[in-house]
Amino acid sequence: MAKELPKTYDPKAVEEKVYQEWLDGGYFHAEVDKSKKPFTVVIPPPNVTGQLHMGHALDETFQDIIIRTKRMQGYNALWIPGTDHAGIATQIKVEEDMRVNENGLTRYDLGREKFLERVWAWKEKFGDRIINQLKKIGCSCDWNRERFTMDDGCSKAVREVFVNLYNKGLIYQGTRIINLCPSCKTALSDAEVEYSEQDGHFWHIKYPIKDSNEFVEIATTRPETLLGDTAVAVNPDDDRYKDLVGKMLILPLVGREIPIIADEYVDKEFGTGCVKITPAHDPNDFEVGKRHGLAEIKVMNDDATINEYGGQYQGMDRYEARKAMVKDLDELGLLVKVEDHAHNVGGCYRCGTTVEPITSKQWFVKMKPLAETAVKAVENGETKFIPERFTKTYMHWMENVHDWCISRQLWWGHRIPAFYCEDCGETTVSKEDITVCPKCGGKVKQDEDVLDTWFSSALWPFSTLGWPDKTEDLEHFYPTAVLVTGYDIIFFWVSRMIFSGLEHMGEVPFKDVYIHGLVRDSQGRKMSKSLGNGIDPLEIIDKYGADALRFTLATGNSPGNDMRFYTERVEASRNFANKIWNASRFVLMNLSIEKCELPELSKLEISDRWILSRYNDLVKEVTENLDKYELGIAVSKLYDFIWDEFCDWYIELVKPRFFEEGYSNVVAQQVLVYVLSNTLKLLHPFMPFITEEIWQALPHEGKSIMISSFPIYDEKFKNVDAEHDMQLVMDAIKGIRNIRNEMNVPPSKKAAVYVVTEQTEVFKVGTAFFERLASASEVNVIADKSAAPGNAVSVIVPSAEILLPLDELVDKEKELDRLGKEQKRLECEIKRVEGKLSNKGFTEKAPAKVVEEERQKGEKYKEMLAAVLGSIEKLK
RNA sequence: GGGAGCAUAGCUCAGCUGGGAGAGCAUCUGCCUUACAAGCAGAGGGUCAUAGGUUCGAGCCCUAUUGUUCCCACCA
Repeated sequence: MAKELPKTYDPKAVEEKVYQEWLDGGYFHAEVDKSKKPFTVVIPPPNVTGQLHMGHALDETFQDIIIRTKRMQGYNALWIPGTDHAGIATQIKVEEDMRVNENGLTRYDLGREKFLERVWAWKEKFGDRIINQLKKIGCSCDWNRERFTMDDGCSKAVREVFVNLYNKGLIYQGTRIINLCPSCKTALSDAEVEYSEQDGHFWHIKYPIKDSNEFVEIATTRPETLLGDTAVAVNPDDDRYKDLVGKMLILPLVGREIPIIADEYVDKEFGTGCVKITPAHDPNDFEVGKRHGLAEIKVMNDDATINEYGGQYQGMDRYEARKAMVKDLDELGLLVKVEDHAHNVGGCYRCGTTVEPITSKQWFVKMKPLAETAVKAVENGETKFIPERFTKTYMHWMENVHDWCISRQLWWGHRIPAFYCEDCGETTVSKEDITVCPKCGGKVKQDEDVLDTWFSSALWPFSTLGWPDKTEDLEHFYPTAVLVTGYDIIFFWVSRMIFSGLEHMGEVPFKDVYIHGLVRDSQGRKMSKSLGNGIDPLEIIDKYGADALRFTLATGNSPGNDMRFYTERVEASRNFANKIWNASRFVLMNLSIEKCELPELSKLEISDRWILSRYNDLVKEVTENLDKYELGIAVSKLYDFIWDEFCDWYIELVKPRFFEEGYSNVVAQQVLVYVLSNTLKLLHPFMPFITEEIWQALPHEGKSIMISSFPIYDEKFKNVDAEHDMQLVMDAIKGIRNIRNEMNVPPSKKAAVYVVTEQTEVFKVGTAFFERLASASEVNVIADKSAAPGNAVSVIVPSAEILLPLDELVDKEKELDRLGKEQKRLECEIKRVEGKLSNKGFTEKAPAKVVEEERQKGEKYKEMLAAVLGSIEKLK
């Protein structure tokens, strides 16, 4: 077996096979098991027509690390996968596809029903793509439970929620200012508008005062909305305009008479102090209009062209109209000036088109009561954000949230279950489709609109478990344990899940929210299609393997912070995988044992006791880090242990035994296998494929590492003495290597080593180590320095002085110089320690342990200094 | 206008409850040593943004400043 392992790890030969074995074994599947504690994670459902990008890879990797750990720790671990129908995004995509590939065919040409057939066909075609990509990165989701936000169950949940909220008065229909995307031709919620600063203009326009030659001057950034003006407002305390309040103005270009009103909303200091009021096209003006009973004149259609209220401008696009109107105003002498003005402009989060605030009849969720309970739940700690600072972000949003516009003028989505009677005009909201008005028996027509995509995503943590039915799954697996997602969708999704869970389940949907940052490119820019700087995770997997990708994403990452991604990091990860692979090859090479078990502890050598103690520490630390979601710290500890301690030290320490006894040393084999296979278990959540492949090759019990039990800290392995003694030996070896390197002694030139020490028994145990690891030809551990050769290089290490008789290489001057430096360094250290110890504040207030440690350091340095001085003396 | 993050080695970043500054990559030196050259053994490199403060002790806590990134907000 062992000999068959190739010299470099080939992920391609392993990943697909291993994943299939997991699937065949059914290890991802979780049935309700009441004997175990549930641990549930729901995947943030990717867009059904989307492709896996690096952000998904990061998100999914974290979830998989968590769920795999919990599964191994004996929880009833369930990870529910699925996809989101992504209303606008998907519809746009299909429409675009038709436009490009079918001669500009539009959805209107097809009609609603036929168009939806197209979208479903599209969904069938591409829906599996992202799921297969998730499998490639190793996700251990329960694929039997894959869900879709528009499947029957989720749709049922959506209707149930809509009707419940409607009956409670928490969903209502009303005409209010909403954000219209003229390109997507739909209303958007506030959260779906992204503001960006753009260079615009301030147009100063004169509005003539009726029956006078005077004017008032207003300034606007959107002159085209003038068509819908129904007043001009000034501040009631503004002395400049006090006398004008109540007078009428003649609206330029339109000729309509509009009043000058006084309203606190106007800032005296800003602009001219006069504000045109367009209640139908500005949220503030809308409020002002309500206060003053002004008419709302909507001057635009749903595609932002000017409508019949726009007079001669009817039919023009809003920007065309703007141009034309500015020109006309100028010709009339009413345009005072045009200033440059940078201001925030809202854009559609899907297509980027500048949104148009406009009054429209839409469906809304009344947020206040829902937000109040959602705030309380987080305040009480029922749901915790990691890192904590996002609590504030969430709270601020919840406390200031406006009603949520949930209707969308799209076809792809959950159709709003409201039915309008053509006879009596009554609105009926119903869980079931109806054709007849329950009031008058007249014919009803269903609302044409669909719901915001996020309306169904908000229900995801319980709709996926069977709600509104009272299922066993729901009973057992809800609430979920942790939600893993990026900070960019806290408002869209996290907060809405929280109030939805509380409202419909009476309980928060998840206990923890683990928030991670964005994956950026090597220059720190957001990865985006338009920049073309995105790195395809699948290409990375293809080139370096899924484990390397996962390791890269987990390493050096702390909660909530963005990370940069570049291939050098993946190479380092790939190298690590290769390192593990080769260490395993060494272990497997001449393996004769057939069971993974340790000998009696008394049979262990010092290096065995050392590595077991270090391994045991690792178990404790990694477990603690994982519990605290410190995935980056956990994984770097694993890296250090495996590379430095296990590979660079322990394997090398074992070799003398193998070489002398022809690999038959059973104790060494047992320790190697034990530490390796248990370390693989610790690493498995991070690098599932390679750990499985190697674990299978090692002596093991059970069918798969992924369902084996996670290592547990065991006090019996803790061995302070072994750690201490081995440290002395390793320091000595490092000291010798160091000096040999400094003196350019090639490894091929072996030299005798004299270890002068009081702790002869400790160093005697390390004799073989010196030979192999420090190029020693012979090792003499002696207590009496006089027994050592005179002309030698000396290395002072803790608890020992090491003499290397390298006669021909010894340059007395250089040697004195080197020792002098060492003397100075030690004197410095001693001074520092003594300074500390003579400080009463320190000795009295610092913990006893810290003081004692300092004292010991002092002793050690003094001892070393004495040795250095002795050597100097001798040289002279 | 509010709020948050970040500022640590040439680069990218860790540093968990305050107890002598770390990793990867890059650079330099020497090694194909029977697991691994995707490797091994060494080396150099940091006033932890600045200024104060708390403390016996600060990269870490507090205050202010500078630079930078992001989020939120209806100033026309």
